[in-house]
Amino acid sequence: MHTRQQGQRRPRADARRNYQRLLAEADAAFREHGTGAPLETIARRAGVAIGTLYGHFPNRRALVSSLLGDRNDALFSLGDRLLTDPLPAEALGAWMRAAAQHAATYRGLAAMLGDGIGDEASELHPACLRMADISENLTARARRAGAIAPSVTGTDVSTIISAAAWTREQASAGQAERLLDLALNGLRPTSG
Amino acid sequence: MHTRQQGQRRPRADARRNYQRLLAEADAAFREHGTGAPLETIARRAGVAIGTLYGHFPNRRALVSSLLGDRNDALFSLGDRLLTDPLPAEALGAWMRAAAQHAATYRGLAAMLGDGIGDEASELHPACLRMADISENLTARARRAGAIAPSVTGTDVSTIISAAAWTREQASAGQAERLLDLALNGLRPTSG
DNA sequence: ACCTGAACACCGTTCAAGT
DNA sequence: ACCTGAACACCGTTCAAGT
Repeated sequence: MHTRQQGQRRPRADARRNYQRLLAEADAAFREHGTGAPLETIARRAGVAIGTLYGHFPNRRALVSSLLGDRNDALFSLGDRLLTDPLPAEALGAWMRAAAQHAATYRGLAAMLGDGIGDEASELHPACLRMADISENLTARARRAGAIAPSVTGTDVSTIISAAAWTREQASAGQAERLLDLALNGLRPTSG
Repeated sequence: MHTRQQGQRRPRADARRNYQRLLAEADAAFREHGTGAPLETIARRAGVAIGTLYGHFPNRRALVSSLLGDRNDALFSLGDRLLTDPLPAEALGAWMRAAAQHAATYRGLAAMLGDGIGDEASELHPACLRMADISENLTARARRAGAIAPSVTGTDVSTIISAAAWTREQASAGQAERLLDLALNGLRPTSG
């Protein structure tokens, strides 16, 4: 849960309400039209002027990032739990499925997260790093256990996750599953 | 090569020149800024008014489609040749690499081609169908030869091509190669 | 037959003025 | 401290008027 940090005063009641309404409308709009949905519409549906939206969220990425907050926490704690899973190969597979589904929450999100890895100024950057870190750790463990080929890197796993997320947005969840299954199969040792 | 069909008269000299200039500037702009590059800029650089661009190409897809013309022909003829290649597995791999590279000619093209498959009204639809058809045939041949698992479909192969193309645009050619290698490895028989 | 470019629609973003 | 909404910038697309 995202609680307020010390030293920050409680915002005015109307500001808090507007913030929550904006998040709710943004979630609905992004779900329906992708992360490129018009911000003007979101503001209007939330009952505020466009300037109020910009007052709370300096840009589209900040809005997406706030929306992903709790969802990120859940994903990361799943990742941490999987790191102690007794079956490294299965843990890696479960992580890749969960991360791909997460990165496909909204149409357009996979591309935004892909950009966020290389852009330190992006509001999405920290979450991208965290995902990459978990991928790296789970990959290293599976590699040590001999469950995947020695040549497989954490970057390879991150690439597969992003590609599967994009496939999910672009084509279907079924095709994303197929891509994941085939790639997971391809990660295994023996002439990998 | 795209020659004029019978019954169509030769266009006016200035129209032909404008058409060629627009294609050249569009290619440069799409290479640099992706398929979303401003059409106004393309028209200005070609030395014509925006209306002239729309006179030649009713929309962005038509422009992209014309740009891909010769490139498509080369890809399809490669596909036809590979269908008689003595090594079905290698032929499939070569096709997937070539198709993925083609679909990543411009940033944003992978998504446009992905949309083009399901949209009969798209100017890109015929080329998408042709690519899917070649994928299907090469997959069937590799399957008959026992080079890939019996469960692998032409759609799976198309999905991998699209995902690799997007990875190439989004991340790097190297990561796209990795995705292709891993997926190709995953296509092979034995618990596939 | 083809070209021009003003006109309109739409969206992102800022900021002076209000409360 | 926060909100409003006019203002500006930018781009896609159309079409009446020109040659």
